[in-house]
Amino acid sequence: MAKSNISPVLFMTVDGEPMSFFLRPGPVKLKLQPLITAGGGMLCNVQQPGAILLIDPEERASVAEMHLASYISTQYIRDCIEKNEQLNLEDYRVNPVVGPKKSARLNNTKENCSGLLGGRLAYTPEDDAAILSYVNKHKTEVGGNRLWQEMEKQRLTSHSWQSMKYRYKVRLAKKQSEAAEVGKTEEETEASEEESKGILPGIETTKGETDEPETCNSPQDEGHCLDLPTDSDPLPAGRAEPHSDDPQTEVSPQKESMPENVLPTQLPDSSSQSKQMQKPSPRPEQSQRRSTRRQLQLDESPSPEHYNKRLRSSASFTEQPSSSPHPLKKTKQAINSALHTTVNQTPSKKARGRSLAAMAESQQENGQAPVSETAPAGLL
DNA sequence: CCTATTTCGAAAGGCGAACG
DNA sequence: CGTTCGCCTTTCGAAATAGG
Repeated sequence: MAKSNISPVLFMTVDGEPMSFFLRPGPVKLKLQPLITAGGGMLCNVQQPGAILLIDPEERASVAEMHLASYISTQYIRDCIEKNEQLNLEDYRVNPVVGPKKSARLNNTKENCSGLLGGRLAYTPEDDAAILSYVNKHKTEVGGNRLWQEMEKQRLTSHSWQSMKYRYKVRLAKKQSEAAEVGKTEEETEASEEESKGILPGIETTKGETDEPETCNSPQDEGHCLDLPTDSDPLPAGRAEPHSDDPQTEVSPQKESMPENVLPTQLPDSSSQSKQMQKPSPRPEQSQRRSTRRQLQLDESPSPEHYNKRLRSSASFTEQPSSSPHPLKKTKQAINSALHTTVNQTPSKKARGRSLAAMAESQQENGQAPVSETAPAGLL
C-alpha cells in the first residue's frame, strides 16, 4: 500500500477527529501504523474508550472467542486504503456480536448484592467511578445530555445515559463536591483518589478490572474488559494485573487525552468544550455545544450524502464552532417565541411535532399537510 | 427572511425491588 | 403489607438547522 495514495482524512471522522485504533504489537502493527497515521488516524498503544480494536485474522486464535466480537479485522485498514474510503466497520468484525447490553446486564455481577434480579441493574462502584472520572474530564458538560449520551455510547457503564445522569445527580455529585472541597485545585486529584481507593481502576475504560475478577462477567466488559489490554497484553485472559501503574494505560482514556501517538488534530469537539468554563449555565454553552453536537452526528453518519448535506452547515462554523452566526438568529427566534408564548400557542410546536410524527407514520401520503396545527403558530 | 423540521436538554412519572 | 429507594421511560419546551 502506498502511503502516498492514502487520503489524509481516510481515518478521520467527519469532524476531523482521528479515528483511534488499537492493535497488539507485532509486525502487522508496524506495517499498519504508518498507513493509519497517513490516513489521519491514530494507533494507540493502549486501548482507549473509542478505540477500534484491530486484530490480524491470523491471530484471532490468540483471543478468547468471547472477546473476538470486539475486534475488527486488520483487513479493514487495508481495504479502506485500497478503496480509499471509510468502509463499514461491522463488515470486518471478526465475530459479529449480537448480544445487546441489556440482556447481558442481567447476568450482572451482583447476584448476591442488593442489585437487581429482574431487569434493573444496580450501580457498581466501578460504574460510579467510571462516571465520576468521565465527568471530571467534562465538567462543563455535566449539565447537558450530550456528555451522558457519549458515555452511553462508549459503554462506560451498561446503564442508559439518563440513568447515569440521574445517578450522578443524585449521588455522585455529592461525593464529588465533597471531594472537590478537599482537593479543589485539581480535578485529577479526585480522580486519582478514587483510583487509588481501588474504586476506579481506569477511568472510563475501565471498569473492569480493578479488584474484582467478576467484572468481566458484567455486560460492559463484553466490550470493555477488552478495552483494557495494553500494548503489552491485550488479552483479557492473559492479564493478571489490572494495571494502574502504567500511566498511559487507562489513565488517559478519553479521545481527547490521547495525544502522543499522532497529531492531536485538535478536535473542536471535546477540547473546546472542556475549555468552556466551569459550567456557567447550560444556556450560554448552547451555541458552542450545538456545533459540537452536529459534529457528533456527522461522526455517526459518515455516509457521503450526509456529508455533503452537512457540509453546508459545517461550513458556517468551519473553524469557529462558537462563532456567532447563529446567535443572531437565535435572538430573533427567541424573541419570536417569547411573543408567541405571550400571545398564546403553547402547544403549537409540540402538537405539531407530534401530529407530524404520527401523521407521517400513519398517513405517509394522505396528502394531509402536517402543517395544520402550525397555522396558528404562525401568528403572523 | 421566514417557516418547517429536527435535535437536544430537562423534568416528571412509573415500575420494580428491597427493607421494615 | 406498606414504605422507601433507585432506575428507566416518556413527555415537554427550547434552540439550531435546512429549505423555500
